[in-house]
Amino acid sequence: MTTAAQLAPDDRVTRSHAPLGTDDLARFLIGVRLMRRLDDGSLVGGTIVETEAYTADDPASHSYRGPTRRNRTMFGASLHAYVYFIYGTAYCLNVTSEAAGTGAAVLIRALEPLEGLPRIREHRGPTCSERDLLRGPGRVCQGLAVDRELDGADLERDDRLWLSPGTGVKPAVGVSVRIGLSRAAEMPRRYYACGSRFLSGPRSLSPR
DNA sequence: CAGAGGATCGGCT
DNA sequence: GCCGATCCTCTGG
Repeated sequence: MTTAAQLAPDDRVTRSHAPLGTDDLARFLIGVRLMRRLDDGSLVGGTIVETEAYTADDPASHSYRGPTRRNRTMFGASLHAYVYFIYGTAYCLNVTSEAAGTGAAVLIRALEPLEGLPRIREHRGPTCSERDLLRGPGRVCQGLAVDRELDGADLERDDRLWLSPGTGVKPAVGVSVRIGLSRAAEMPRRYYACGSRFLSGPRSLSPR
C-alpha cells in the first residue's frame, strides 16, 4: 500500500534550501541524493557525485542561442528537470538552476547507486558492474528510467523525481574541465566528489 | 526540406 | 584509445 508520505517525502531539497545560480547549485548537488519513484511504486536512486554547469552565456550550453522547443525548460524556474535525447542513444538529465527567464541548468553526470540496485540493474543489464550502473549521464537516465516524459517536472513537487539531502555530509568537491565538448571546452565547470569510484571520464580529470 | 552535428555508450584493438 | 550506432533538433535555403 502506498501512502501519501511515500509519494511526497518530507526530506526533499526545495528552492528554499538550494542555492540559485548554476555553478553554486552544481557544487551544492554533490552529495545530494537523486530519487526516482518508478511507475510500479518502487524506489531507485543514488548520491550525486558528478555535475556540470551550463549557463546562457556559455557557447557549449543548449541555451546559448535562446529558447527553442527542446531547451525551453532551461528558461523556466529553478529545480525543474530538463531532459533531452542525444546521439540517438541516450537521455541526459539536468536540474534548472536560475530564475525564470534565464536559460541555465546543471547536468547530472554520475551517481553512486544507493537505493533499488536490483531494479537499476534490470534497466542497465544483468552483466553491468555496480561501478558502471550510473557512471555517466546516459547511464543515470537508463538506470533510473528517466526520459523526456520527465522533462519539465518540478523537483519540489513531482512524485516521480526529487532531490533529497540524505545524510547532509558534504564530500570534498573537485573542479575540472567538462567532458565531451567541442566548444568552450576549456571552462572549468565540472564538479565531482573527490575520491569517489563512481565518476565518469578519464582518471586524470578527477584527482584527489 | 536536406544536411550536419551532438553535454554518449559499448565494443573492439 | 578509436569508432560506429542512431535519431533528434536546429539551421539555412
